[in-house]
Amino acid sequence: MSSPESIRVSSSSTTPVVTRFAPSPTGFLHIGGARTALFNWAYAKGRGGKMLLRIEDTDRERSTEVAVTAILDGMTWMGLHWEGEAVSQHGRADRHREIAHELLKRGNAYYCYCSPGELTAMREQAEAEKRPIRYDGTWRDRDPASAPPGIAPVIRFRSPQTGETVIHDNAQGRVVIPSKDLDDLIILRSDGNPTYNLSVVVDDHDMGVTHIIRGVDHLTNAARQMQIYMAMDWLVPSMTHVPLINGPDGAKLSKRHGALGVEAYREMGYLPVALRNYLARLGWSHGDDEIFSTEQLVEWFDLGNIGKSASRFDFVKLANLNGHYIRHMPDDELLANLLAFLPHCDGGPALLLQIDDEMQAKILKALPGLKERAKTLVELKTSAAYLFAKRPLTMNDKARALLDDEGTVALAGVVQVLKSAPDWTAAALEALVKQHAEDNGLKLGKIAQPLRAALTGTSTSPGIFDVLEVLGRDESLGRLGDQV
RNA sequence: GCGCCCUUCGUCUAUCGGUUAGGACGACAGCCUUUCACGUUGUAAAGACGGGUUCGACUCCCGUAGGGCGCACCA
Repeated sequence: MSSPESIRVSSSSTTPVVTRFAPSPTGFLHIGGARTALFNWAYAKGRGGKMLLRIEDTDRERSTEVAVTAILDGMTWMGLHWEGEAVSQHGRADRHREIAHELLKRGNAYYCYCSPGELTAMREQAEAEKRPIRYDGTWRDRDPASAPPGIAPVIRFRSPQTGETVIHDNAQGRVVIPSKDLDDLIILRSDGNPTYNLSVVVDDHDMGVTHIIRGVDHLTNAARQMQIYMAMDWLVPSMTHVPLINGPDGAKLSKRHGALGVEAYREMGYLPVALRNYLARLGWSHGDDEIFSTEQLVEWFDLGNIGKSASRFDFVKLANLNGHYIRHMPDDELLANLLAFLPHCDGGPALLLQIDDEMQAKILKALPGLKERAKTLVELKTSAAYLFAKRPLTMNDKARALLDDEGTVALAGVVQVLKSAPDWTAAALEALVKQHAEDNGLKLGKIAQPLRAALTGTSTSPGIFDVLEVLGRDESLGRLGDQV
């Protein structure tokens, strides 16, 4: 509709960056939304700006308070902080109405008296004739005086009919939408409530948003919204439409794959820092960098490096990253994460009850061995089970097999040696047991495995000497005695 | 149906006309080793297809195929 030069585009060089995350509260914070929020947050934070949060709750039928809470909780857990209070879009309806009428006054909008039934008929006919489905402009230039009585009109935006709207998108490049493909959208419903495209423009303008970063599913909306900005003679924010995230099979995310709320990822034992790292690398990159801190993300993140094509969600890679962060996290910090995680997982709350100061110290001591083997907090919790086990331990199948005749004999032999250990530390115990193995011509494995079985009830665990030390002399000897 | 967009190893991606097309996850193999892991070394693995433009195309243009998104008094 106008050449790029005539469009007033917000310039980030002079104004401080203001981004916003604007979810509609019709469900939880899903993974795509989480990434959008992450991008908005990282971009603002990296430019000394701020990210605002706006709840797009103009659809009163589908918006719920539960969803609002879930989204806020999800963002908090992700570590994405927004500036100030979350804005309720619905609460700003008066202002939206005001602008709708201003548009009317400016001649950029008009009353339309078509009933929903007529509109549906219009759509069906267009479909049957294989024509584009669009409002035909019946009331665009018609005298409102000829309006049928008793019909509450809607207000439609008077969209340009010729030319094109050009979106200069940071991710998508130059996108041209012909005006003929955009019909006159409803901006105010017959019940007097504003619709999305109007509300978004008014809110983004009023909130001083300089950069809009959202999913590509809004790309066409961007063109309509630009037309409203221009009709109001407002500055158009910088636009960035990021590609969508698909399921592992390439199809749209469904409940079967990852269309879960971030709280589900929390329950699966993923760390926020790992999720941030993973999500950042989905559709965005910084050379060959794969693992980077959130601080680095903030420093590096830029709109120009965002890709154009949709990406698939890969749980395996997320797990790898999560394992990396678990391994490299300081033990006390990891313990804090584990304790914070327990209330959110299966069997966690019950376990939490068993954790007193003494048990905490024990877990902390076992953590170096445990964290090498866990990709999620769930696995970490599971692998720590031997610490909580009550005597006599229940053996799993593999542990039972290890404690056959041969195993039990080996066990009895080493128990004698252990009983005489002067010093109950992993290093001392290891020297002792290795000497014992050598003396008896046994491979270490022949002794270590039965020990592991008797001590943990399983066939896999951290290094066996660490297990002995963590469990302590009395508990270790007790568990061993139960099996010989 | 109409419009807009996308297409590099299985996956996430680097490359911004000249590279042996790089990295990561995963896979496979070796090493390490008391189990499982970690770690480490190495191997296999990609420009959807067809035309152009160019001295030279993954990179630019056109077409084909496949995929995504949008087309509500939803957001």
